[in-house]
Amino acid sequence: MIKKAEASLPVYYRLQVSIRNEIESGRWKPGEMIPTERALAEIHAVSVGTVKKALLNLVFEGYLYRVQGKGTFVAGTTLRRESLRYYRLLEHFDDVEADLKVRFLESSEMNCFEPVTRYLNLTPRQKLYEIKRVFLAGEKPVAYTVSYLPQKMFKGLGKLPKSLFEKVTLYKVLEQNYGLPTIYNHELFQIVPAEAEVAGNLKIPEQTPIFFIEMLSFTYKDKPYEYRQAFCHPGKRKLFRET
Amino acid sequence: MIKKAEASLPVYYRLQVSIRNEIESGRWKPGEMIPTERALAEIHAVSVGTVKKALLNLVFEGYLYRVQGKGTFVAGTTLRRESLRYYRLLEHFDDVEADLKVRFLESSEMNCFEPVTRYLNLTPRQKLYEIKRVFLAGEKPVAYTVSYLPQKMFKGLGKLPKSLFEKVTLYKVLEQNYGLPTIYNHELFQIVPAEAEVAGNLKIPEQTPIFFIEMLSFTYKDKPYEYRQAFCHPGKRKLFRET
DNA sequence: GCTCATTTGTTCGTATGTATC
DNA sequence: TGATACATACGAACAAATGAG
Repeated sequence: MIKKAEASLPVYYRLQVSIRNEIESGRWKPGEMIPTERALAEIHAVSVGTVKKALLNLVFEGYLYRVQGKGTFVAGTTLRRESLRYYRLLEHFDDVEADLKVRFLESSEMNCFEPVTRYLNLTPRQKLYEIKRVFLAGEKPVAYTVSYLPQKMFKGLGKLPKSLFEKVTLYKVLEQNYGLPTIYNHELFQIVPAEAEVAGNLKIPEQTPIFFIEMLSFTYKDKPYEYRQAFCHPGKRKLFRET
Repeated sequence: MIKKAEASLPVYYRLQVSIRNEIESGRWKPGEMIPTERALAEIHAVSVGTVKKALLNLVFEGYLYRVQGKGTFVAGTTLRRESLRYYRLLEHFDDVEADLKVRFLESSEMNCFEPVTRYLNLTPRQKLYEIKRVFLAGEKPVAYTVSYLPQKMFKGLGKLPKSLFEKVTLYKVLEQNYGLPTIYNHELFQIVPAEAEVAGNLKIPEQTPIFFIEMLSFTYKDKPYEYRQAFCHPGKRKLFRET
């Protein structure tokens, strides 16, 4: 028996939720094609127009993209740039963007610790991958980042070639190897003095005040999957954001 | 004669652009109702479905909102919170939001200066309003802001009651008194030592490293209308952002 | 380069449901 | 209650892009 509240929801909306759940459950990976409008209409016994409305809403929501003549596909990471790349480096509002290179430093396995355990919803016994990277503008290091990912979700991450991490963004690596797109993230900004490890990697004097940005990235179902600490010293340039 | 490129665009899209232009030209103010679907369909000699598609796209773009049984209305400012309020203050990701009070310090008229002239697309002879405010978390000042607005666009702004600026956000004041919604803004982050004026208003020692955030706000047609300098010292708390 | 089957995009029309005042 | 306005749902026809042969 169907509850009244459910029964009264529009058909297109129930279809939309149903397809969204299938995507979130991993039935299709990012980039894969889902059934055609006509097929979905027949399967669910509704009109093509109703299917189209459900699919277009999922496009708006960022779950799908459609290509005329080809089909409807599962979308990947919705963030337009990667985290620290998303913060463009400018001198003025009308300056041109500086582009960044990534240097992979090291990856290792370690035990969970607070506050990562809490942020990533882990048990204290689970293991973490730790990934350290430096971002360079020209030759100058502008950011040093340390990422923590649950080992359970990303088995074999430590065995991927280091060069991969310098060619594409971390988000792309995770999406293509584990089918997990990044939907949104949270950030906390602070100003802190550079400690020895950070100052060394950024090639600045110790105790220099720098940006300390904690970042928490989420995938489907609001599941957090990465906690990152970024230490940023943009030099003459400034961090740019668009709202 | 209609150009080929124009003629080949979909009907709903041309209608969408046409209505958007009318909104941007100020034909209807935020909150006002626009003609009904049926009326628009007759005026433009298209089907109701086509009108609906154009209107729903404008809803998605943030120009309109619709209420079943009432009508379609021009939307106001699209930013969910005001600038520095948009940066919530938290201690941890799972902390609760601190709420801010605004204290209006002073407003005055002044001549244009660089880089404001350039950022706001003004001529050097135009005048500016300068508005200084302090944001308080509890009793502690956490941000000191100085806004610059072109006098030409906001005639009589200096004569509005000061209390108004402490009750509603600056964006609301501008929207309700001048019909100008805020569509998006740009920000540049820096770390600077607090100078005397800033340190005094934030009640911190001079030379303390603080956030210096330059902000440029835009309304319709990508027209910049406010340049703001925000000096922020969140204390124990951190600046929070959601992407 | 062309044709054809497939798939999405556009546009029309109609009927009915639901919220507002 | 009735008039108005938006929302849902169906169906049909044609346009436009894609890819395979």
